[in-house]
Amino acid sequence: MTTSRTAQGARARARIEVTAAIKDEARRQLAADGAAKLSLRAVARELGMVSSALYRYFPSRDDLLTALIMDAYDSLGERAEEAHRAVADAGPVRRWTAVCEAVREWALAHPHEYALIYGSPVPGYSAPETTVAAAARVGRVLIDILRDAHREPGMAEPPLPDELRPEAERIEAVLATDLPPAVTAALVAAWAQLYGLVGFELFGQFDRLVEEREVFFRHAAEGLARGVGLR
Amino acid sequence: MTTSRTAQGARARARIEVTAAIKDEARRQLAADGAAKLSLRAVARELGMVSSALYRYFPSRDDLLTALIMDAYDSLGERAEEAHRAVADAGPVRRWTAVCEAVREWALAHPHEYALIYGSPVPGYSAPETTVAAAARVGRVLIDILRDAHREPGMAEPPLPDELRPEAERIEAVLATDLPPAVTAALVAAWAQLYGLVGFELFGQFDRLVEEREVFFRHAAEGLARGVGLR
DNA sequence: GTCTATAACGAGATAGAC
DNA sequence: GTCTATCTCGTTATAGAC
Repeated sequence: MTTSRTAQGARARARIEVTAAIKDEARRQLAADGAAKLSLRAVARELGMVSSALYRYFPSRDDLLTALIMDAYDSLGERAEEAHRAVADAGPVRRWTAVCEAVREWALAHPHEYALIYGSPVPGYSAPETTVAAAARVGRVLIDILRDAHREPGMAEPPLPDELRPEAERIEAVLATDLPPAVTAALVAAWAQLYGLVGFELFGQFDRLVEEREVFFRHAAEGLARGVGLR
Repeated sequence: MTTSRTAQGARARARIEVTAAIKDEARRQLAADGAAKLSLRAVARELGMVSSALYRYFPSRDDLLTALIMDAYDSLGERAEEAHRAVADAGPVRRWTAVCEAVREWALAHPHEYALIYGSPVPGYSAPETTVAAAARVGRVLIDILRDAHREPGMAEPPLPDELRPEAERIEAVLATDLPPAVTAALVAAWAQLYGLVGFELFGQFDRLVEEREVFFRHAAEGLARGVGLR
């Protein structure tokens, strides 16, 4: 207690630094070979450590993957919140598209991390519950926009057939959006559709087909905004 | 030439059989370990062949991957066409959703093949031009539906801002849809969004969130139909 | 207590000699 | 086509430095 304020601080700092170095190197390898081939040994080798030393920082390869996933969700969420803050005074459609565009831009800037969180699952890896909360961060921003818009007049309510109502109410309860179930259900669908647009561009499905991708995407995002009732 | 009519036939038949066996085993390994770890050696081992023998059928790992991708596109396309034929006399919205549902069902039945063609790219593999045509097969079905609907009155034209018009015209020219550029552009966006919905369900993003997935999906597909102008 | 290094395990891939 | 020697991997046990 008496001696160790700084010593503890130094140790903690070193630990944080090494942890960050491991994740950085792991991200580099992710980009080069994909998540399936991420190897603790290769990371250790590149860092001049021995592989067993890594286990002080990450108890297993899967834990390292989990950390990378959490970081990716966080980084994306932060970018979305930032983009939203920058247009906080604009109308709801503009705020919506700004967040969608931020998601797209983050994905284009971090394609391998995007693939890690929204691409095909990594064989043999199963994400723990803890990633779910991190994943919701972008969603919260979109919910906020809809909630604000819903307080004002002029927002349309998306259609909700009877057969979907119970499910929509359940989803609303899970997300606690404080929005009409029809809007919440439409939001979840729009959310998935947004990632379809981003994924198609990122994974090459638009090659030789869509060239003006930014304007194409913005227009599609506006369509999604209409789909959730924004005007 | 003189002796070999039947012998050639037998040889050709054997070749087809072995090729099919190789692809089947490769698909099994795809499901188990993912495309990144697909190994010609492992396939050969499982078939009781020696790895060098495989090269008589597929000159490289990438060629085997390409064959699997082509098969997957074909299988999906066939399923979509089949589903469309079954409701050929129905209204355009019903035909549209039937094809969308067929895509979803195929994806749920063949998750690893879906991941292969619409998931994250396989590191180190780049698809040859030849896969593009196969990929378009589902798209052609959707285009047919829109073209039929467009011949009748009552189809709405999606909005098309001026800044998107040149791109929409270009896309129309590439796909040769014989549809208004606004419809073609909306179709491409809807297409990407459809795969967002399917991918989210398949890759676990709907876990603990959406439970009645079939009805949820059908409703979203109807929304996509509205987006391209179908009524 | 915290870390790193050595060594080893069982499993699998790989290269080359034969 | 086969065999073997040599790699890789994730992971653990152990010992010793700070």
